[in-house]
Amino acid sequence: MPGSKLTEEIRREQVIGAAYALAVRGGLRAITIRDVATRAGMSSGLVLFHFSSKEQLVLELLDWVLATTTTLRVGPSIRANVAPLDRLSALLTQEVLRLAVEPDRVRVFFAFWSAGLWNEDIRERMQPELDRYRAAFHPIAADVIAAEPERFATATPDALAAVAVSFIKGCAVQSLIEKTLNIDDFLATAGQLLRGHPHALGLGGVTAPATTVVAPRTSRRSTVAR
Amino acid sequence: MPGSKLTEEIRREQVIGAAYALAVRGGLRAITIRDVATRAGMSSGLVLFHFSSKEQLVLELLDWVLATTTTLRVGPSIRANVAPLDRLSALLTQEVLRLAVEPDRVRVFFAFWSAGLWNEDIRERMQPELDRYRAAFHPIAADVIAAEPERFATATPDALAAVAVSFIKGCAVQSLIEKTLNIDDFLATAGQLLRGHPHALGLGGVTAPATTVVAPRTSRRSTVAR
DNA sequence: ACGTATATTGAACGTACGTGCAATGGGATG
DNA sequence: CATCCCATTGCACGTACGTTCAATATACGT
Repeated sequence: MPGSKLTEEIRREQVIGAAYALAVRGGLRAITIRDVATRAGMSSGLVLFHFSSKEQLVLELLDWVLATTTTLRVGPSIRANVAPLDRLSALLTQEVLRLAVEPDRVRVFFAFWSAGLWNEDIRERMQPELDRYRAAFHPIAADVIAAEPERFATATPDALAAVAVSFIKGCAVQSLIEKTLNIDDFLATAGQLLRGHPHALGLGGVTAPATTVVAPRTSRRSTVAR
Repeated sequence: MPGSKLTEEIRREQVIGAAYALAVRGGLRAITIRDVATRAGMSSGLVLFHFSSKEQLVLELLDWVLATTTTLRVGPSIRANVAPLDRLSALLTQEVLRLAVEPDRVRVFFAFWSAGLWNEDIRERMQPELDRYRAAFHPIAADVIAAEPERFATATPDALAAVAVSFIKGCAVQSLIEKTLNIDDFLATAGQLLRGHPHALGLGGVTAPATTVVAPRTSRRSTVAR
């Protein structure tokens, strides 16, 4: 007794949504055709009718997760900072806070990342996205290096971007397991590390105080004020 | 037709070694009782005779991996650096290079880390080890903060240690998938970031980098230097 | 109203896995 | 040499999973 027919797009969204919900609750291991079908409110056969195989379903879920996780948005509140260091610091703050707000999505993302260590299909889909994410830091990284040529004598924009991404990923990796991590202190320390010696920046540039670190979207006073 | 008898210790080492080899090749998913038995040169029943269940076997493999991965060793070549920043920089360099030298072990470590996101038993075993690893950075972090009180106005040793660990983990996460990452440039940039001012002494030297890793028992730890 | 295409169902098949267990044989003990 | 302990074997059971497929209901064209 088949149920009512629906468009393919709706069915695919239902399946992806159910698979994501299962992955959030139990990781990629919890994604089974039967459980996906039950949660999506359809039969197991219908799942494989719209997705040719389970592997294909998982890969399309990965595409969906990547599209909403590894895209770096450099908004006007970031560009508003005049000093390059402030822009980079604000960007790091935005990304770290974003990861803290969406722990479920980050967990699933790292589940795919771990699976990609041995699954070539997953790795091939993640690598260009990660490269794009890192490359999005290039402009600001280049500005930071250009602003302090003596300090960053041998640094390249690519290396500085890699360091920035390392901070973000490392913070995510830690915060997902170690609940004791204080993200506010973490960000404050990273910002002081980034700015370097306070007196060394004396020439020319008006180094803005720490309060110019801009948090994304919501009121920045409440998130940074201490 | 049973084979020759061996001591329990030898059997357990054979099983753990086989399980580790399988995990290196195919992740935790590749650890099956049958494959472990085949690779260890024994029957499947014997594996469960020495390890009460597969879960127990995986947990003991985790203990073995943790004992050889998350142990921070602050050797004399690190302490030789007089400036606190040089000590921290040398320590970061040592750890990043160590991860680069042992990609297999790091891969398996992150496979467990990912599994720990949903498996409480794994998480409970990893968390204290990660806390210990981070705490091992405390003394040097405190020295760094004390050396530049103006720069690190609100920073705490715990937060700076967390940033240092983030740096290491983030580098590991990136280098495991993105083969294009240049670790030398990465370390150089991070060192310049860490120092803040352009008083170049070169990179904080590790005269004997990547010291031999000896598996210590978890009961004995000489890493906490004060 | 009829027929065709197709979305949908649920059972069935093969496989892989963890685990239990009776049988077996080697080695220590007397 | 006889006896007992237990390490060791490999088969069998139950389960869970991905996938296939014939049957069936639904939507749409004519």
